[in-house]
Amino acid sequence: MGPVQIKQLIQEAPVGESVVVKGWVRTKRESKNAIFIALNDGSTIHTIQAVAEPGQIAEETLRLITTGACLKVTGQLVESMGSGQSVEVKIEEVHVYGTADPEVYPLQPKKHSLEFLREIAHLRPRTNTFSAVLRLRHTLAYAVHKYYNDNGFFYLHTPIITASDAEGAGEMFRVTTLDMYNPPKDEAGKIDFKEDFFGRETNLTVSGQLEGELGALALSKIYTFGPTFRAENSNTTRHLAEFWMIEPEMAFFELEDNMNLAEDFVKYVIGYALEHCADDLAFLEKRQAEEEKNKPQNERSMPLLEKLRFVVDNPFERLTYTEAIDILLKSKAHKEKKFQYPVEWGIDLQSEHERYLVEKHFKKPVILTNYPREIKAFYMKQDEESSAAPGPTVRAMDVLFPGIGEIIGGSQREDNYEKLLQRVHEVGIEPENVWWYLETRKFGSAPHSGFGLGFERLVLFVSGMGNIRDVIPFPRYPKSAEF
RNA sequence: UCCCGAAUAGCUCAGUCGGUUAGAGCAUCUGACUGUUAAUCAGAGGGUCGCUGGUUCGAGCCCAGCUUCGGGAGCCA
Repeated sequence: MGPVQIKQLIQEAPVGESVVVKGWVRTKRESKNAIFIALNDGSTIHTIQAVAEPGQIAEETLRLITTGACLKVTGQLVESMGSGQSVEVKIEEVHVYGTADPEVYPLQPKKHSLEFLREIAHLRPRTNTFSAVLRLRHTLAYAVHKYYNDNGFFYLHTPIITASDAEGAGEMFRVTTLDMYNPPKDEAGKIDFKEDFFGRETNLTVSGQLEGELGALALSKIYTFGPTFRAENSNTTRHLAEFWMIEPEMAFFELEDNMNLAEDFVKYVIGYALEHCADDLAFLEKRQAEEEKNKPQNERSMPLLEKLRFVVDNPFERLTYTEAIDILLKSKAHKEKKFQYPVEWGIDLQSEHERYLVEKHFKKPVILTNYPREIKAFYMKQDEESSAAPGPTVRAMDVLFPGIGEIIGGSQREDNYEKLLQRVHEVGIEPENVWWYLETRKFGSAPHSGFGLGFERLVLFVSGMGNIRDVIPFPRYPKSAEF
């Protein structure tokens, strides 16, 4: 199908055959007896070398072959006389599809900063780093679908436009067709959303979970994998305004089953990437080491592949929120007052606390469970009174990763109608807005669980990149929606 | 949104105490050399010092505001 890709050409290496290669020039080197062109088509991190004899390519064509130009090269695949590659294309004919004037083409054969590349997001997929990240991102996405498909889950498409703000997961982007300069008003002088497209206020989704539960309470095991939007003014290396989230939801799963699934799932997709993205991961490992070579020894991260294998090979540490607070209270950091935020039962754990547990104390991924009810969402299943915890708790679980923080947040869901309704009232949600959600607890309710995994945070972790804006092709964040 | 820092050549950065014509490396161009590997060597071109205002005889440098970027925090996935 279509022209042969460079990845395939290098793998199969059909020496002696006539081949056609299409790709973008990474570098061109001229010497007395030969002209070398390194071509890349994005199918692999590797380039294929095309070689011509001097004079063989017309002078006016040769001038157009510069870094970034797009070429079609026809020739014979031969064993290379040089040492850097095993095969190369002996050029018979070159056609220039598109030129790239080196005076103005921003990508030149030199190191560019990630910040600069972010400003030219339309061209950065042509760099080694970004093409590697994008291939890895694809592979992880594919592994997600494969994992769930192979395990009896159904891919459920939950709505992107939603009228519910039930979860309270954050500020939302409004969706409207009203004239912003002259909106219709009701008798009280307020904007009359009855005139709007859907006849009510609508927003972009902050989570597919509530609809996901509806699916799970019919198909038993579903997952969603789609775009999610948060209008929070978050300016960090871990947040985006538009990101992709994976949300499995399972009937007849209790908290323990939920944890088992989360751990098995994450390990599977990372293992899949290790197996299928070896070249790109090796490159990304080198990139990270290069970037961190000026850092002091103790601040450098573990080599990427070692880190990933460690995660795949070792069980995650599981403990309750109450036990975690205990560890924090007994820690040297707490006793020496190194924590900026004080520790006591009932607080929402801060980044510094999570980091301490994951990076200092356990040195591995951690699953925290049974959080205080007051700091978690209304839909989480309430625990029976427990003597171990000083207050009411819910069957929540957060998976914490080194360097990333919370990569997964989930829970067993409250399946008791009365208890759920009570929580709805307590947190100030209008029951009529979520009547459909509540009805699932009225008709054939079942124990069920689920979680959400931020896809970009996963890609961030597996790629070893430092900023979430560099693991999505066209990032959206405050003050930035170009491209 | 809060705290800290930054903005100087296409890119990465230096620029002393406020003082005459603002520098380097890489990239680009020209030449030399070479089965080369982000080749090497020599030379050349390339600047609205983020924007607006202020202080001063004089501002890349000091002050204020704004913009954008980076790091950390919060919100979270």
